[in-house]
Amino acid sequence: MAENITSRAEDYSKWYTDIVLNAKLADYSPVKGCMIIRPNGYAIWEKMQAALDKMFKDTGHENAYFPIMIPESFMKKEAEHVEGFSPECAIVTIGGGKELEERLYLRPTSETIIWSTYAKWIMSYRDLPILINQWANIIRWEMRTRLFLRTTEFLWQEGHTAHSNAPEAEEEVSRMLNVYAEFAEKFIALPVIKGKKTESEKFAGAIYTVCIEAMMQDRKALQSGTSHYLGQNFAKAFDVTFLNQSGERELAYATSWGVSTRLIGALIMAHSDDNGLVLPPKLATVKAVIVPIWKSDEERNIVLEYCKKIEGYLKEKDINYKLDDRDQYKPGYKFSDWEMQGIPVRIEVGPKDIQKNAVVLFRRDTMKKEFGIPLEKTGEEVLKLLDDIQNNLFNKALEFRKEFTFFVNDYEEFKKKIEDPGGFLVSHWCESPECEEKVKEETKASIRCIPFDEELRGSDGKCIVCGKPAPGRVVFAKAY
RNA sequence: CGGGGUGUAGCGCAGCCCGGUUUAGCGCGCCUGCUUUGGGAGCAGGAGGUCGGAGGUUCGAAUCCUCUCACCCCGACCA
Repeated sequence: MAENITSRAEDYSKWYTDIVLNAKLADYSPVKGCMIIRPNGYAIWEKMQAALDKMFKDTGHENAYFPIMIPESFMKKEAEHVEGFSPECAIVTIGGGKELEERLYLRPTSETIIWSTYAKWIMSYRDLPILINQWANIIRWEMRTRLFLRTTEFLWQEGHTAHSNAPEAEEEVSRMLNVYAEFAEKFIALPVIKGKKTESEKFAGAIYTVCIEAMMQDRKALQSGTSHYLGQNFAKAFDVTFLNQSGERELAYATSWGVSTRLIGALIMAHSDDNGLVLPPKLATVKAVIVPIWKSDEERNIVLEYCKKIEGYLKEKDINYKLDDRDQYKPGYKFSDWEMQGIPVRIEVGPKDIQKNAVVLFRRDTMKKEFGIPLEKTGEEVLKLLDDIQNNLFNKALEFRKEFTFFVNDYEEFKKKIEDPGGFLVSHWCESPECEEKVKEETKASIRCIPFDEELRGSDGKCIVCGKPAPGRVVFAKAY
């Protein structure tokens, strides 16, 4: 058991923080609520960026960059938007030692600055669609912050598209939600539930919001990505009009969608254990670490020489690895060190293995060792393991979610279940804000989404709260 | 903003209640050397703090008083 990490059973919240700090993913900054993303953490983000960026490009999007400072007047143009975001904005009031004529908001999201720009770019239906994404940092002055899950400044990507008609825009909204779901499941090995947000949970300024929701190991929900249909709200606010084929002036239709470094938090909470971080191989920069074992200097030379062969087989398969030849640590120390950092596979090699012309493979997810792997098969066996780990993590997370997803029809049972064992409670809801609010107040569970999945949604029934007719089930859970 | 907690060496802490034998101590880490190395090594030597900040009480303050700052955890708000 790792000495520096609080167990999940003892204190889940502390466990999470311990993982982040001990795996060297992030550190606290001098400014409250901000975080320093360390190389280990940033490497995960770079992997996520690379995979997502490719998916965005494959769906026809281009990257651009808009400024971090937004004139106050822009922020105030869309009523719901201002109301939603104003309380959590940081505002620049002084520049060059002088009070500014107009205050500048540090972006909490970029709809306003982008749509004010689109007004200049969009004249004709021929200018549409515009499919732009940007990788950026965002400032939201949150009351309570947690490393990766909710920080004052965070990194994300935000897609902002403009379309000539509603169906096309709505198609974009669901296309990008699917991209997020695919990314979560394939790369983070995180099963997600796709669905629509309720009115009270939707994005400020949107017609509707769709999202992906995932279950963490403490059975709480984490919203992992959102895609918004903004209709003509922002086009109206920023006067973005175009002439359609019939020569009529029309307002453009908008979408926006984003995922953030919060996904790193999701990755941690979904897979890691009491020994430290567990990285899904597809998001691990270093896939394998070689730990050589020796007694004498003579042995050291022999083992390190043997390691070169191993390295050859890894390079052959294009596996990024690290050789831990540090002299000041014993093997045991190195084992736990790399386990803490979540490296998927460890290759152990000492005199005994060399005698057999073999290596020992260790997999991080199950903590199991396999002895006597023939040296020349190292590359292919590691590849196989990486694949297996990736699949295993996904399946484990999926089974866990199934185990703690309950179809509940009785409010008393609901109240009991949400406390113990917790999880996703799938129940009928009459769609009234009152019932939604009541559940929130009485149980602290919120409606995570109205699921698209038919098995979850089911058919009509009676609202779990008021008993009135309900069109289908929704997913309730306590959330981050 | 409400509740709780903490600021003493790079990290984790003790000392504070009952001011003075403390030149402020312990563990981890760090440096040097030797022995070690298949699950977080051992011994020896060494470097490193003025006790969050300001003011006050006192012959004397890490310790008592006042003010202040910061951070962490739990809630209300949120990706």
